[in-house]
Amino acid sequence: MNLIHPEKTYATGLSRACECCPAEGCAFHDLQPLQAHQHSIRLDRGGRLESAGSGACLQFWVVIEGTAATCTAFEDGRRQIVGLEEKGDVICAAMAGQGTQNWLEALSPCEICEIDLSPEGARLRHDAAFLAATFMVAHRRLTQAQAHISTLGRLDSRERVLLFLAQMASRAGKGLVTLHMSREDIADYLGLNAETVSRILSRIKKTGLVKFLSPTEYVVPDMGEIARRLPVPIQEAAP
Amino acid sequence: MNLIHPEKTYATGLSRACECCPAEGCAFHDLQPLQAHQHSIRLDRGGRLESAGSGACLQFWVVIEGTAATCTAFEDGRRQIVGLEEKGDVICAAMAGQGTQNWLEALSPCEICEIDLSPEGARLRHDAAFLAATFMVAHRRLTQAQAHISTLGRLDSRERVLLFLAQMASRAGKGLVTLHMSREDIADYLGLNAETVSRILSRIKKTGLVKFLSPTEYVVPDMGEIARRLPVPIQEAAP
DNA sequence: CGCGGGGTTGAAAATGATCAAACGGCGTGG
DNA sequence: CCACGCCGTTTGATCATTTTCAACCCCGCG
Repeated sequence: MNLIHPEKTYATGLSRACECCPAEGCAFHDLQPLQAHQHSIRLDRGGRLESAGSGACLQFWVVIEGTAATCTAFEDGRRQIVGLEEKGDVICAAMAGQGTQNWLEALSPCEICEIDLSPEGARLRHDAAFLAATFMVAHRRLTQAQAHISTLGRLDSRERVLLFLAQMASRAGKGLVTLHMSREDIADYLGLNAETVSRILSRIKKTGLVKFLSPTEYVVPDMGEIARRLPVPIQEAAP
Repeated sequence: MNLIHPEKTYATGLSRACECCPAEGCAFHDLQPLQAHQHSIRLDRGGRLESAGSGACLQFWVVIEGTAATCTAFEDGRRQIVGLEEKGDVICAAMAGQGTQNWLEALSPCEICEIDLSPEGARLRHDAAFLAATFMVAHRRLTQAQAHISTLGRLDSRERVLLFLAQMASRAGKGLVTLHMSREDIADYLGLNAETVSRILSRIKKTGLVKFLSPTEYVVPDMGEIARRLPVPIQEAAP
């Protein structure tokens, strides 16, 4: 597991103003003129964003490029990745908060669009379109979080890794999937440890369900074959 | 684990109209005249509500009395309790859906207030107060779900059970806590099995951290002592 | 009184974590 | 250009935890 050490220094973002987030999936894309409140942030692997969050949930991060993760850590350093974030995903910056540490972390070099709408707060509280959009963001994340709870609670390690590979493949869209994250990241996402993940990947490799071209690239010859070995649908991305 | 058998019959709710949900915590309490769309449902232990959910999230259940659970099940019958619901909790009926089975289940005899706002859908889509209220419901659940993910992913069985006992105590408010659920329900909530839960409860009993008066009643002499043994805050119910 | 549904406990088996060693790619510096 | 060292990965051996299977207890109820 990736133990978090408070004394370790984390890369800080380098900012520049951006016109408008080019991500297709962005929930705010069609919304009001938000440009004034946006700016782009670049993060190297390991770089973090923490929310100054007031709790009102008026600050957002949109992943433009790269793979990031919403993380939590316990006092003793255990890390859990709560959600994986890729191009187009919107993160409400005022997350779980409250004691447990919480942040967005780049698993690969990332470009993030930060939108801070606090100044517009008073107006937006009465803006139905904005509220509907943020509701959909939260609702979608909730759906995913609940599925993840089932995964962590009731699937064994083989099933978790298989589901993970299938979901990443289905999300990638194309045949060749590239994982922009380490074994440890996968482990922290699946509630396992890095060695276990590696071991199970080897086992899966042998079955031929997944063909690895390199440690981070693979192809799924037959998605149905994987689906048949899982007790859950490989549900993904119904916006 | 509680295996779900499709052929088993489940208690169906008995309905009667109700004036207005008396739950204090109800997010819709101060809202518009919803009475027309409410009705009360009684469920015996094991009784279920399934959503006809369109996905628009206009149907809600509010727990008036008793302990219920939002559940999912896999094809092979494994059950996971995604959230525990008690007096005042609001469940958006159009939940995870999508393949995996999903329902609200009474763990003890329950009274549930069902609110179906589909007929008002067109109006409510532009009602800022309503949207803000539903957003808060979803946001709050999301926060809890993320904490639960960390619990399932990174706490061992002793920690999970201890956290569970502490949270139930903190939620109960008073000194004597009564669990309105079986060991198996606890197990399905914590991603363990019933025997493990029982074993660990026995171990905790011996430490004196928790005093059991009966299998379902206990007292926490010193909450701080439990908190000190957990790597996470016993966060609870900050509306 | 017997039955059945929790609950508890024990022994054995399976699963996953931990510790340790070795490998491979890659960037840096000699 | 090569050697070195670092980091992430893989694999093995061992250990700890959790599950499984089974027996038994307690209690309420027909």
